Amino acid sequence: MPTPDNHTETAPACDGGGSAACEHISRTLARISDKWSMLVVRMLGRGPCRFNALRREIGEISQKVLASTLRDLEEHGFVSRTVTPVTPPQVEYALTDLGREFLDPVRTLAEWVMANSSRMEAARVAYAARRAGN
Amino acid sequence: MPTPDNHTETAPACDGGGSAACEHISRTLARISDKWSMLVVRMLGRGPCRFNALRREIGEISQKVLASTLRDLEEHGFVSRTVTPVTPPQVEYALTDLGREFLDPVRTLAEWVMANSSRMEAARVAYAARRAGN
DNA sequence: CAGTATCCCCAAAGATACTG
DNA sequence: CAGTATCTTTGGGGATACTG
Repeated sequence: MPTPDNHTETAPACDGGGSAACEHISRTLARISDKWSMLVVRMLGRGPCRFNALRREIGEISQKVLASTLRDLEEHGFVSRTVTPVTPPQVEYALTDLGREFLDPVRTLAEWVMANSSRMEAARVAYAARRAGN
Repeated sequence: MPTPDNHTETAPACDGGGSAACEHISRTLARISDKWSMLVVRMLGRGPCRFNALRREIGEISQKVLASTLRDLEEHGFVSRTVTPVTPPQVEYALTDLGREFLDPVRTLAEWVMANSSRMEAARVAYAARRAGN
């Protein structure tokens, strides 16, 4: 990152925020748009779930990656982790209020994507044709 | 990708879509949440811009990465590329209608992020404390 | 000016093994 | 069960050089 923290900027909001905001938003988007987070949040949206249950439902994720995905989501306050000290250990993951509220704007975006997927697909096809043609 | 395409699913929409939709949305989010796309879209939101002007404004991006970022955005129909065959060559990039409309839901999400950044920061601090304490 | 072509590097994904 | 530790692999980001 270069000269970041452009906090003094006036933030024209022509795009959803100033450049500092832009970085912040980009980071938040990155958090949910990595390979697994959406899927995990989706599973947890159905209700609390334990580590291996989650892993089984997702199917092909490695322990390491699921663990780090959950850690990231927990760090950002979207997911809670509750340990019940029994044997064998039991750990329940669930969406927090913040995580659940976060689903609102995500749903808005999701709806836009679904509504406009044909336009995006058309653009993709047109682009491919343009490339092939050239 | 493993056994994906759970197309037969009933899509409870508890999270913004079914699992096929989830993949689709995740991919779209990924497109704008990579290291540079938001910044590029932000610049173009202010008006059309040429390659090197864009590069200068962003500052520390490499040619290769800016080119591929623009190609991706063009492929997805968010950005248009207009070549004026003069010497030296002149290429103008601009947001398409689709790109501009896309900013709406993104702005919604951006506003949520800004409104809740303190909660997220608090979660981050609490998480760090928990880790340090343990 | 606006790129493509090449090579390098590193962070993150993945596989595997081990532990409280 | 729920992870961490370790090793390997991969591909995106970056620097540099070249071209229409």
